[in-house]
Amino acid sequence: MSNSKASERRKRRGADNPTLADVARESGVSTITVSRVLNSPVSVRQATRERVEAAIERVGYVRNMLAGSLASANSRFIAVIVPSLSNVVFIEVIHGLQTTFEKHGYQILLGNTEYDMRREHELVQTFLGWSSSALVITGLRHDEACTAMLRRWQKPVMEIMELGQGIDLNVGLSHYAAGRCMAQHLLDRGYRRIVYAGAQMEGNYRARLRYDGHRDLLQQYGLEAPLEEWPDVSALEIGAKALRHVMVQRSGTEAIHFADDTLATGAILDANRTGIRVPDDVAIAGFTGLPFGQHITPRLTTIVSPREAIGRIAAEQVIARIKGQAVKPSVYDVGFELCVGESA
Amino acid sequence: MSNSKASERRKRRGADNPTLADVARESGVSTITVSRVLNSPVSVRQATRERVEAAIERVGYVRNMLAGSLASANSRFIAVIVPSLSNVVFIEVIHGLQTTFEKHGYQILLGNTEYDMRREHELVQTFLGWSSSALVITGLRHDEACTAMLRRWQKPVMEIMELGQGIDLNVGLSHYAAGRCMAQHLLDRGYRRIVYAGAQMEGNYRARLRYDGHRDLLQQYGLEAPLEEWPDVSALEIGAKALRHVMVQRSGTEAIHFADDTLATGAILDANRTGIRVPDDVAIAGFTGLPFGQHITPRLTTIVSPREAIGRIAAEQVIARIKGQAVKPSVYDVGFELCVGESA
DNA sequence: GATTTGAATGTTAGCGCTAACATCTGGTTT
DNA sequence: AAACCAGATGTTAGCGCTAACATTCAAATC
Repeated sequence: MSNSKASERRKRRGADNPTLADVARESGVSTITVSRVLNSPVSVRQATRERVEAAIERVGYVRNMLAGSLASANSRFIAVIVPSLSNVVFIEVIHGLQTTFEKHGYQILLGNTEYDMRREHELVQTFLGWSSSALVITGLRHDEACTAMLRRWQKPVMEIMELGQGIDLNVGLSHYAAGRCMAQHLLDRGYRRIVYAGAQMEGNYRARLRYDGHRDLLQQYGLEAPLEEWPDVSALEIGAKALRHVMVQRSGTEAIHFADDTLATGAILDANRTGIRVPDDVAIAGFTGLPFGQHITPRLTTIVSPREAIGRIAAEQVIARIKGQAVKPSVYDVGFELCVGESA
Repeated sequence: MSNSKASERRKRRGADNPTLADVARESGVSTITVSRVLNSPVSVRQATRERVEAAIERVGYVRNMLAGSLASANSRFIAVIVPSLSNVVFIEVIHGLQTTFEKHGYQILLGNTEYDMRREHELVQTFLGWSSSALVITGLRHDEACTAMLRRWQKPVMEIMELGQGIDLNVGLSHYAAGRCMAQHLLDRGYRRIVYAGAQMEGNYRARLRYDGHRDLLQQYGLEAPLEEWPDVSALEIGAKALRHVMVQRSGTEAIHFADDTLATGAILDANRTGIRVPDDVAIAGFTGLPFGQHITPRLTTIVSPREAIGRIAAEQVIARIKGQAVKPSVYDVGFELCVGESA
């Protein structure tokens, strides 16, 4: 009596939605049977299943994912951590991840570090707190405590974009090789006075790796490899600004190797406006292979990275790991492709 | 005895992570005090708080968000449902939402309908199942059952992009007015033979609303308003294809009013390649106001919609509602701006 | 010194679900 | 007919946390 009174007093469920128990009562089975209809329908006799499904419909049951995940210690969340949402590259990767994970019934938890490692560590903590089924994170370099935490974690960790042995799984490409490849192309074309120009290079060490590849090759040829950096987020204006800066401050420059296609495209479009001839006055090269570069005149010479494929392959590998198909750490090179336009 | 044996047998917690109880024991307080340190630190004496914080650090406690959310029937998740991730517009809106919600400690659950209403309904169900604190959804038109479900739901629902009284809160702009505005501009410039061209118009009824505005105005002038549709996802190639199609099949066309900037930009870039003069041979107009349009030659005449602001304002309104500051349904018009370039 | 008060902390009972084990069918085997 | 078995369903005990109510305790008031 006093018991029931107490429990009545304590009733505080917000919307008082129907629960599994309501469906169970309605269909004359136990709660676990309803749970089975939801989670592994084949293990329930068809007649029972249909009765339960009808009851679900009738009472307007919406399953409480939090309770289920708590009880099973598994949320079907995939934590995805990227450094930026302003960069189309990550959008495409996310698209690849999302499409693939969704097919398998996983929901993405998206985190944006804004190229800040402390923020990255916080996000990792939070996402582990959601009992995520796996974590996909950009790059191979993280806060030390963060790396340690992920190593201790028992679930799949996928590091993407950059190539190399990391915490667990890896899908990416060698940015060093990509930078070197483009530098080689520029040298093959006969350019010798080449400037590398990038935006936000401190945080974006993949762009720095490309520069390293570029610089090392030029040094092998006995050439200097000047670097021009802008602190801003990469944008068309910055590319335009960089072009003007180089034309004035470094006259005699034969080619500009941009850290990404947005900058390179901004430079070409600005050149078109101001009468600078590309590649005759200055050659321009990019990196990423965004569609835009192939629609402007002259077409942009760039290196195409398979962004959506990185997302798709990463997701597939994570799913295989979750299913226990592959249990060893691995490194997957998606490669890149030199795409020669008329700009360099 | 047999009790403890039974509970031992049943131990099955995956990683066996430290829990609140471990922290409580370690710091000599009760679990609820630890919970308070995490959720409302000010309600705990400083000395106690520091002791607890040290214990958290020491045992490497990571809070279990699922358990907390289940117990409080509130997840600090914001469900966000968009029709596409390939369209930069939604990326920018998401960015605005994400930045603002994150500041207030909310995590976005992102869902992509691919312009499919059944999919939208499924996503809504799932997201309600996560005890989301609010839901942000694109557009004012949904599956009937879905609308009903959201009306019953006790938490804030924000419908964005389109303008009008919907389920609860609304932030957007009048696409009808925008289409009409651009049509007026084209008429003012003296163009009379105007084609409207869009991609994926069946699912994207906001583009259709813009066409409606365009058509209605032209009809007032006694003009026809031919419509060209492509079933593909909007892309630069489709804009190029549309331009060529119109130049051949509808020669004499003076202006093309594109449903979005991507198509319009694709058309301008193709015109540059093939020697079609814009606007002399044909004028071109867009919608959205993507940065790209302002860097090409001729600059694109378009209508700028404040995408990131929509996300920011929507998030602010939802937060105000959650905090109980504003409890009435509302409609917020973010407006748009005609941006005249040289293309039309 | 007794009483009041309010801030700090504790106790209890779930949140709604699922893992693990238990039981019950009805048919098959020996 | 007893023993066996597999498939379907049920019982129980939490998952780790927080809301609601209960208690404690030191300072303030009478």
